[in-house]
Amino acid sequence: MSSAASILIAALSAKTKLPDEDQDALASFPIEELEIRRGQDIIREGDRPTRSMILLSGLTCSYKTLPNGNRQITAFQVPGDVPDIQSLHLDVQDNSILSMSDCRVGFMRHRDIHELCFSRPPIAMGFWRATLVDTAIYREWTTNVGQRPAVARMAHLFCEVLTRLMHLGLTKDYSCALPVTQVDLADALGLSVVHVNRTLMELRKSGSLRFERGELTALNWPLLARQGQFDPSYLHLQMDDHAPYKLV
Amino acid sequence: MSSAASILIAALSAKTKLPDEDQDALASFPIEELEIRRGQDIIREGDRPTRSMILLSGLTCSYKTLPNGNRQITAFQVPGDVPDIQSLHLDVQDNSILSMSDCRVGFMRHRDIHELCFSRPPIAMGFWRATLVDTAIYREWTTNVGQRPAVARMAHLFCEVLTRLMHLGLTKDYSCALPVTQVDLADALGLSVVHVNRTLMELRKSGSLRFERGELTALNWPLLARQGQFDPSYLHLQMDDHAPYKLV
DNA sequence: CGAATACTTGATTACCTTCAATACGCGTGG
DNA sequence: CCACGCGTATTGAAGGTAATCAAGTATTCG
Repeated sequence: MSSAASILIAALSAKTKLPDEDQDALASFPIEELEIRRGQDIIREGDRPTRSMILLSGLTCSYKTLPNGNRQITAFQVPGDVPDIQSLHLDVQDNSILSMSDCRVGFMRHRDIHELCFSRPPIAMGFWRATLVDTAIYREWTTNVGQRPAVARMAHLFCEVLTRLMHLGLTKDYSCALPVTQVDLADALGLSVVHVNRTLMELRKSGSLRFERGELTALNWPLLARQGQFDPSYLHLQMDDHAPYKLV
Repeated sequence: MSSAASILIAALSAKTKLPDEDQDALASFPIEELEIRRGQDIIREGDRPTRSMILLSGLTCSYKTLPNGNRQITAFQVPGDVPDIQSLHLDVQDNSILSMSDCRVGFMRHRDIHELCFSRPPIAMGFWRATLVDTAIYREWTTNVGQRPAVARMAHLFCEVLTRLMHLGLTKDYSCALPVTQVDLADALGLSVVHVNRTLMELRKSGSLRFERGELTALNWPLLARQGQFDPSYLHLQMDDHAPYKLV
């Protein structure tokens, strides 16, 4: 089985293990794999895609651009995420997807996904569930940007990314790759670059984290979580790991 | 057919008309209807619901509460919306639903929805599509709160609500019921009440709207849309109304 | 090694918050 | 009927967080 297929299966099995026959169907599901370099718009606002992508490795973000040129990053994607699954149902793309690092992505034709979902309800439910988790994350982002002051806001974002990557086995000692610039952080947090810089310094000074050259380390996780008022329940991660899934 | 059923059918038919047999299945779908008074928490963060609700009439909002007591309203719901459909897939509720007016709501058992979705893929796809539209709205909210100054932010919110209600035929001459206090607006926009008050006055003075006693009127829609940088495409409304749907 | 990109720092400004006080509307009960 | 309480709206003043403007330093990379 291709690694793309196993990542897809894992992503759709989050809650309950898929029946074997559905896993088999996914194992032979046509996915076109592609390497994408850092800094590429994989999908653009206004597009009318005929395929959806699944992130296989690396980091991407989705963002919206305002008339005045401002940019809001609305989410980060980690391996297993299907950031533009919406295009399966909604004709024109309302946001763009950008690679923050060199990435491996898989493309799945809408026609194929449609067929699969109609013939295999558990798979449709799996996709649907995944989008509902995304929605929960969006709610938290709105809350984060709307209610928390800069320090807490940034700490919260770091906690989220670290937790999601940890769940995938992509961290080591509370440390993970986070190839984003301070400009990116500013656009994700709704702050200016200058203020992001000062906020970062404050967090560093507090001893809760290290962040340099695209590497994030939580030096004091409890402190960082407190600073960000971080409660991971909105991520709806399954801790009972019936099928412990580590990405290759 | 009950009015609840027809609202549900309309909500799931947004993109493509459902096959007759699926409509029939929905027509006889068990929905328990309930009247709910203004200011009630219909669902609470932390709940583990066994049913999902569909709003039949009135206005509700979903919100999250922070440890310090702050509240962020993350969305408003209009008739036809199913704000806690996520509970079908995610065990514990990560947000609360509050009635902003007297409401009529319908409750659908998860078990029934599950069964329906497994036996009738087009219905599952309809539900799924609806959640993807919600997600698109969340993205826009994050952007709104993260990037736009107070005046634009508020104007944008008003445009969204007015547009959604207009699409349901619940407006008259650019005017609609919007039974929210300035405190509610503050919590939705991530602003203080005082500043909401001043921002409102500014909008009023500009002549773009009237807002009093829970009634919103766009006196100058083009101006209001400009003030809010409002582009309705993220709402993914179908304008081609194959089945023009007005709620009773 | 030079240009571009990313980061850092200082000074000034402004948007928005907080605190405080007043006014208004409405339902309840004396 | 009026007093009272409570939620809502309004206004003034002061303060703070974060934006903007500006300049300089590191880093990366071709």
